[in-house]
Amino acid sequence: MTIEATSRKRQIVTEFRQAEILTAATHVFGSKGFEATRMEDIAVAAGLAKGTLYLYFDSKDAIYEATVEQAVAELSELTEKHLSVATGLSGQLGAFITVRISFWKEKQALYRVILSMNREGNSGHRSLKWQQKAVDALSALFVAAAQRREIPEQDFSSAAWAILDLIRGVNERRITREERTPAQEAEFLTAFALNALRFEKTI
Amino acid sequence: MTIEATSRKRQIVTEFRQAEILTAATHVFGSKGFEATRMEDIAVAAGLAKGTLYLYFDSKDAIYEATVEQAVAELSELTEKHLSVATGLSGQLGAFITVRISFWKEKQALYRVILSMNREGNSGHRSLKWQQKAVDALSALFVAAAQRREIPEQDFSSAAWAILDLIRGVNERRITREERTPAQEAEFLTAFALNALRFEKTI
Amino acid sequence: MTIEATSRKRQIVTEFRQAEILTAATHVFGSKGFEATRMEDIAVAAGLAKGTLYLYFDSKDAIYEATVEQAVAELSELTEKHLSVATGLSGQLGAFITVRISFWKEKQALYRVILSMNREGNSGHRSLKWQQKAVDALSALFVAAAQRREIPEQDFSSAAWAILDLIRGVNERRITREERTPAQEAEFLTAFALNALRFEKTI
Amino acid sequence: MTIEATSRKRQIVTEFRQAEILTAATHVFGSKGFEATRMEDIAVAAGLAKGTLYLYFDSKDAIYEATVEQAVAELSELTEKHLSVATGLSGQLGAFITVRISFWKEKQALYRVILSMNREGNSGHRSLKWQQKAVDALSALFVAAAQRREIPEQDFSSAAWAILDLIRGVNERRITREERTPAQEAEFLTAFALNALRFEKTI
DNA sequence: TATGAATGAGTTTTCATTCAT
DNA sequence: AATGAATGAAAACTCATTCAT
Repeated sequence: MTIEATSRKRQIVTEFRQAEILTAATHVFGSKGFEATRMEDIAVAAGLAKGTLYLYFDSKDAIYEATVEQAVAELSELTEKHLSVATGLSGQLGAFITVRISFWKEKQALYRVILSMNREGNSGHRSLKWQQKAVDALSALFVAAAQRREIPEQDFSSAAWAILDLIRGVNERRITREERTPAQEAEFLTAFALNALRFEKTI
Repeated sequence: MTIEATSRKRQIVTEFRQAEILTAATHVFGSKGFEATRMEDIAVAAGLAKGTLYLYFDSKDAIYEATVEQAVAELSELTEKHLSVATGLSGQLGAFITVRISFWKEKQALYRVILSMNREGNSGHRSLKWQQKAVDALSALFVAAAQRREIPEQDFSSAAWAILDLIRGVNERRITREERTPAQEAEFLTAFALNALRFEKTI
Repeated sequence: MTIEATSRKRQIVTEFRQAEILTAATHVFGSKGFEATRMEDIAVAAGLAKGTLYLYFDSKDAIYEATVEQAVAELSELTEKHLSVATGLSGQLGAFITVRISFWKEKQALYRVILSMNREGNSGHRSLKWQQKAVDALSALFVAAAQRREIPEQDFSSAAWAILDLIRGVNERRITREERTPAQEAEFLTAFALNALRFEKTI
Repeated sequence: MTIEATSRKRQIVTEFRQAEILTAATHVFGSKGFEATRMEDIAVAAGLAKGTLYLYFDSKDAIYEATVEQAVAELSELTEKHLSVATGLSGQLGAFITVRISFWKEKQALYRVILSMNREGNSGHRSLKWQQKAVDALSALFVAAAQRREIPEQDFSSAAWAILDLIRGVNERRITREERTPAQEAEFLTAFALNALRFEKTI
């Protein structure tokens, strides 16, 4: 085997191990929170020894960061996929919301990791950053819809943030009490948001 | 001085110290979160020695609980006061939202304490509980408005939660970037919410 | 009032307070041991404030020492009184043992203070010192008895220590289980010791 | 190496470390007492870091309990061994006493650990319990001797306790002043005790 | 003189990280 | 590469002692 092939193989093994660790970490962080999670917990969940974690990540913090990053990336990809097959503001907004609610249903642990990202004074700083991508995507939908005269011109950025807030709230409550199906939640939210978007603001 | 007077005085001093400690704790918890906050931090912020904290509270947890309780109580009281002088759904919803945005502007630290209540796997269990009060208050406003034919019958509870989510989102973003005045934020949110409420849900 | 009279009065008050504190301390040390006893406990038992203790004693250690000293003094005085009215080795040894068993029955707390004197590596050092007085007293009895031909010449010092050990053991067991009266215990022990003393040592 | 072999090896290493810690703890507890002993002290004495102790024992209390248990077990075993080769009351009582005095000579620290067992209001409760075994053993010797007519019938239990008290006293004094050899002490004590046992009680 | 609030050194225990095997 | 025993820096909490009132 050539040197490059060996090195390539090693890289693949490394990435595989990292992914395994992240999967384990996602569950542990998700169920216990960052502070309460012990390296030992992650190691056991990953079927490795404590020390081995340090061969693949520099620190507990690094694992945490990677865990969040992975969660965010997964969601982005999924969103893009679903949006590409939806048409009309109603359809696209519905898809956007549905993806986010269904995704969390399957990955509550991951969701809680992201929620807990606000830990330590850093608060929303990083959190805001990754949400900005979603806001931009939503805003783009709105602009297109406005051009199609589906909704009036308005402060699309604020509206986008507002919709993300609505989704987050629904997801959070679903963690402890799950009264409706994701579809029902998505339907309510889509209607609520569409109404708010469709009409000229008047108080 | 009589015995009662002495004991009364002592009680007042105790309450004063407790309040001082809570104020300090609110800022520290608010900026660092529960786990990252050290008793020493609170003591320094309160201008006291570590050991003194234990004369007024049993544990770090006890201080935290009291801090949250105080924040919640303060907000409840303020809300009630403002709602009592507002009329019409528009006015009342506006008052509700305005209070919550203005309050947080002045008490960001306190707000973050409440947000961080989700700490450790408990996952918002308690958080949801105290928000229920706000949901009930909002729902009552909606029911009255529906009787006055200002808005159609709908799922008021979900709508109330949705509005709380919107407020929370705005407040959270205000922590790191403050682009508009509380009045502007409140105005946007009130209009957004009113539109969503006013019209029959249709997709 | 003259200055001396005032000062004399003050001294009496001081001694009275010290005695009060020692009485309280005896009970607390006796029931909780040295380490587990808090200055606050002693203060409460004495009906004083914590800080006041320091007006009469330099430290917790000082209170402890004084407590032990008082206990020892009380026992010495009582022993002397009873020995003065007993005659013959049998009577005197009986009196010596009886005093020690009865005394402890009434002052278990104090007894446990003395027992716990061994605390910290100092171990028996101080303990041995105050017991030496008792050994000397017993040895004197033995010498006199030997001169009266009641018992043979032997190692009186060792015998005296042995008898103190026997008394201590009985008293210790009486703390947790009290199966016989002090008189019964004293009778057994006196007979046991007399037999041991009366006969020529032979193995 | 097979898995079982590895696990077996690990167990041995663990037991070795535990023994090392107990040895260190025995000396520290023996010379400073329970309360005054710091985990740091034990760690240093064992040539380990503080944290390492917690890999082998759950708490300071757990170490203490194990230390006492070990001391008691060691003494029991030794006593049994020596008694099995002695004959006659004189020989057996002599062996019993000699073992206890020689043992302590070599293991003063351990002895003081057992003595300190009375710590904290527990007041010898546990202490009495383990001594009961020794009392039973002695009583059995006495019963056999009485059947052989070596000594008269009497309260063997009380006599056994008395002899244990005598041994303890001698050992205690040997800690601070060592005037005679263990053999001399044992000889005196055996004779003293035999005399006391041999003759009908009369005052 | 008496008080008790305030202090902070000292204690046990936890756990991220290192490193010899 | 993998391990897990060892480490030691924190952290929460206690309590003898001080000192302003």
